[in-house]
Amino acid sequence: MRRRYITIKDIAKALDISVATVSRALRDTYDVNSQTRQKVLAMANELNYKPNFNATGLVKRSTHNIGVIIPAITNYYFSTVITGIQEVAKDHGFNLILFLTNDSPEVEIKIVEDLSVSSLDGILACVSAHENNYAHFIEIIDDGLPVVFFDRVADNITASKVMQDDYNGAFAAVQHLIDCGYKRIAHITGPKDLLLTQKRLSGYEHALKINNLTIDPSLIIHSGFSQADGISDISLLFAQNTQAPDAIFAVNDRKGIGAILALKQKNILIGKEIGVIGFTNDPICEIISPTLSTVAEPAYEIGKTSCSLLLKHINKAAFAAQNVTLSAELIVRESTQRG
Amino acid sequence: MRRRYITIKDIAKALDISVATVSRALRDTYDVNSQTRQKVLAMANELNYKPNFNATGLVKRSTHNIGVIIPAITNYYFSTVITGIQEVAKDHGFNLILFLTNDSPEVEIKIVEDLSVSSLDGILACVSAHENNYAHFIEIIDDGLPVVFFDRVADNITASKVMQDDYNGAFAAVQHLIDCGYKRIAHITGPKDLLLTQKRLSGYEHALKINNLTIDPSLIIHSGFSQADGISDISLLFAQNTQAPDAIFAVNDRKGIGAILALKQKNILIGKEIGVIGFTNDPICEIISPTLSTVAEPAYEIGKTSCSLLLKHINKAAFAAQNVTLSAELIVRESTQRG
DNA sequence: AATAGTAGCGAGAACGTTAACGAAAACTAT
DNA sequence: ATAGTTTTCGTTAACGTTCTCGCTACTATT
Repeated sequence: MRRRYITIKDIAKALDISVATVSRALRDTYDVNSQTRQKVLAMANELNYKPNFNATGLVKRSTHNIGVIIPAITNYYFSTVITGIQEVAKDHGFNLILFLTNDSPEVEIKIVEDLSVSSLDGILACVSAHENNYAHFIEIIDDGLPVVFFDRVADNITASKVMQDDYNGAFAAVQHLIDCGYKRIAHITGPKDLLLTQKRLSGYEHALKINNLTIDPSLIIHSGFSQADGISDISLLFAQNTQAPDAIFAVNDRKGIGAILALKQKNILIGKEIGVIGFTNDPICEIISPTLSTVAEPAYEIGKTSCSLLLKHINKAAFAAQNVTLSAELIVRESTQRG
Repeated sequence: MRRRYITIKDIAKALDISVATVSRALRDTYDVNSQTRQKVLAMANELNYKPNFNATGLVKRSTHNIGVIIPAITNYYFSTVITGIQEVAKDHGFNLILFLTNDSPEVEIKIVEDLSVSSLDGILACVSAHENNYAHFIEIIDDGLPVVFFDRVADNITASKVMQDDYNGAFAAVQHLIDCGYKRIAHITGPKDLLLTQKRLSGYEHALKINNLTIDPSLIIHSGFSQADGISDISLLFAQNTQAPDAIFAVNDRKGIGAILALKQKNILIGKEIGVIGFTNDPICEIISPTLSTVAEPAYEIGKTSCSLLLKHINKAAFAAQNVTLSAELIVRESTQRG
């Protein structure tokens, strides 16, 4: 059986004072004589006292836990975001409780509905594609639980959102392809109902328009976010087009990698015959050959700002929802070099 | 301000019965009439009642949280292990609280010492290299908190441990290199005081011995686990050896990748001139060119069994510490092909 | 008919902490 | 010396559960 932990009662008894005084001394606020505070602190240290979060949580109606709901952590972007989140959470004495949806809307809904909301002070969420059915989130938000969305956000929920600059990032990527001389540029992207997808798509379309290139719907493929999706998108693209594309803008690096792998299989020279650019700046971009041009997302920063934003919501109930966009930067590598 | 949550008092009041009965009905145990239980359940559902974990945790002296202490999550192995952990934790109604040590002993010690042990039912840990100074863990174990170590474990702590079969995996890797005709095999590995390092090293040494190859200490390099460490290990290896190695056994794939990158830089033909093999089976093995031979670790399984083991400790105080070794499998790819 | 047993429920304490209130002690100003 | 302030502390009631008793009203047994 677990040993009983030291409580403030033990400290109080040892010092022959009341628990209230101990509590006050420990919290270093309120009116308490500095000498007695010293004694309390010393005794707490001696007994190796650790506060009981269940008890404080009960009375203060707050735990120091924030929930992170995320599709997966086995990829660079998500794990880096979480690292950023963890960094600021730790600095403020908050714990991270991890929930993995496995990119399944059903799992996500179940997680959110089963959530024992009373054990969380707030939530950081990166949603799965749902065809705009986010009732489960709206419910907990209405309950008053602070929620901040990041990366994949739903466009019809009023809550704080943190995203990279998807529109301008996509625009820069496509403009770069055009500058390199590519003309028939395909876009392999994610589910339609995510804001991220929409913004990158509109960045893509705008870049084409401004350069007087036509937007060909048969060059736009919506599917999932995985490397395998990238591979199958390429098959589709070459199957359904009489005139093959000469460049691929992938919604993320994993799909870009998939595209490169598929194109290599077809013995198409990447760079020279077909340009490929991704989005994220996964370290794998520098390992694959040819190295993959991309748009760097500030994943770590996104994690940090999402968490700080959430903490503001937690601390001030009236803190207004806020949209933050972090800039993304074009990184040119071999996969878009003609030479 | 947060809306007040529904409690069992509300259910009791609505049904005009006592809280004790509601509590019993909800827990579906104890003596309670099946009709009143139905009524309670119906009302709980109607009011959307969610139990308050702080309250139950207080009285039962247990939260449903397990802590995961891990160096980082931005790599395939760790994130996959966590995915496995999360899977079984979720199935048993446990939450995961994530702590990242950033591979720093100081950070790890601080995390463990600051741990509000009362808010955790158990801990899953993958330690940093410490030169056998694990007092911080020993203390919480002595306090009665169940701890299960995985992957990187300390050899002088008595607690349950879950590892891949490092010895046989390493042996298989080196035997494979020898079978391919490589003769001067270097080993670039991790910190000396980790059991993992020691076991892989002894697998390496044993394979050499059995094949009548001499163990050359100048071919064994201890450093960190990162890709950058792999790169610098190669420089070291070529700088300090008059007779260069003709094969590299890397303690993990990231160092293997680093080695490949460094060797490519030197224009040394991988496979033909020098064989390279890693350990992990990171998906990146199939993306890099040449593809990297490796020993596949059952990362997901390690996560799952670690967590199940921890749950057994949590549920039965007297459950004896146990060592579990999961087998690892040789995977041959291009980086060890002579042809 | 008397007793024992059992099913079903309620009262109240406990878990460890904080917060509202108030009281004693010490100090200040008159 | 007296009244008024502060400073410092203790009492007590919460927070939402569970758990130990014990009570009532049946049913079964003799």
